[in-house]
Amino acid sequence: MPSKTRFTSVWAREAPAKPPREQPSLSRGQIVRAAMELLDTEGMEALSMRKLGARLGSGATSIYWYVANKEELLELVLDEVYAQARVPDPAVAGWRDSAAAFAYGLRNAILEHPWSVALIGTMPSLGPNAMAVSATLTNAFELAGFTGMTLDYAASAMISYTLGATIPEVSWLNTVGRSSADAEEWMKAMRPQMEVAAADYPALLARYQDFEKIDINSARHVCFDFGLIAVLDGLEARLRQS
Amino acid sequence: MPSKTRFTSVWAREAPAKPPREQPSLSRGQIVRAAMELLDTEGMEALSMRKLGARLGSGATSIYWYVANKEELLELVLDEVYAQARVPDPAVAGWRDSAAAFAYGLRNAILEHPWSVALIGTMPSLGPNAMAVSATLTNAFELAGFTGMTLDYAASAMISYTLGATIPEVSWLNTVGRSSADAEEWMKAMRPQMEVAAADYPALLARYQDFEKIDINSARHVCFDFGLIAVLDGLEARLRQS
DNA sequence: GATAAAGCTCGTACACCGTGCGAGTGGATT
DNA sequence: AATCCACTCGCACGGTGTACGAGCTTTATC
Repeated sequence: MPSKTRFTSVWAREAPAKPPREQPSLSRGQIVRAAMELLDTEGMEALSMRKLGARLGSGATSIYWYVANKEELLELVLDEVYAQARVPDPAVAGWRDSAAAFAYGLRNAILEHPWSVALIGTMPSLGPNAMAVSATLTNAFELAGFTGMTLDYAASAMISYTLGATIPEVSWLNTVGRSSADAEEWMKAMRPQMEVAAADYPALLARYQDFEKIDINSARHVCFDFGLIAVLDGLEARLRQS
Repeated sequence: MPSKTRFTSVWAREAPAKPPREQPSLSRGQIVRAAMELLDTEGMEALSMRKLGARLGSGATSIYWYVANKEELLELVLDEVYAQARVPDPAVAGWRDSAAAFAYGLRNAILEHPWSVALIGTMPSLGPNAMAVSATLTNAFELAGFTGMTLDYAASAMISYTLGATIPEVSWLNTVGRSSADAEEWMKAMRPQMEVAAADYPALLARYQDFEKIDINSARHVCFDFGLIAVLDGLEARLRQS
């Protein structure tokens, strides 16, 4: 499936939707689905073309008929993550609720597919699902009363906060482990480093001790919520002043 | 340099600062510096242990005396990016200005080392420089009047927004190219896909046409600013109500 | 000064990776 | 019957990270 430009993204290369003629034994959708399963169960570094081929019961290089690159495959897979982050109709939910629902939806989609954070930093999110999500969000802000460029900036701010809050969180979870016991153990392992850092920033140590008392997993949630409310408040203020 | 836990981060493994004795021909600092140079000039996929060894004038595997893994090397390198994002003293600048300066500083550091976004999604930022940045920022918010957990949440919100705004921007720049001419060409290449997407979201098309009229590079800056102000406003509101 | 130990370098080798290429297959079209 | 086309895939190439162990050089111990 050819047609080349100097740009390296699938989305810049293909006029989508062409009519399939027969039933070949592979398909793009099937490949992408299998890749996601592999990623979900074994993580990013377990995804190789050979393993993917094996899981599909075909030769590794057969995949290249449907996909130009491994990178292109990953673009498709990433867009599928955005497909899981659908936003409720802002017309029925009200802009603030539906913006918040968007944030939770995107966050959950990413948390369910932790490997996706490695992709977000590697390739742009320009697939149809990513665009649909961002378009729905922008709709919500249009309903709120934002206009012109401000409309895009506001939507962009929401996306930014959501990604920025979720990405480091997932990176952390990926190396610490997902249970509370893991987190506790981790805090213990980090203690000496923390004490060294606290030599320069004394207040840090006190806060660190606070952290040891609370449940980190619920704090993560509260923290996300706090920032989300701040962003929404900030945007709402902007709205009233115009 | 041994000592192992089940955690895979450098920062959880080492009690830092041990006295070096002689002058061996390599050093951690030297290795990290060379790696950054290579990354800056040739990008992420050009960094291999062999190439790095060659640039250092030594064998590829010599590096493994100073660093357990390639991943560990990358952790060190990422922390060096945070070293370039120092925050002004909040006591002299006032909390709002110094939070804003933090945001610009971090953003610029990342933009100057575009490969860093691939790392942020891959490993946690727990190195001493990252911690210093976050500690200074937290100081700023303490000065602003935030207390207890809210203090951390507020700082975290700022970091989240900044990362979340910068990461996709860099991903985009990495594939589109950095000049305005590239961006224009890109917009043209994306047009057909855009029109397909606009079938579902009619408002999208109109906005796309707006985009073609403005200078994208300056819009990026304005967009970041807009969100930044919203976040700061949102946090300030939170402050007043308590 | 001799001997042992520790610190450090690096060539070799292994398993694995993405993927270009070209031969092979089976059904549809002419 | 011949041609074509959509599709599959084995092989091979040039790379990758890094385990291992043999070597060298400096320090510590007697």
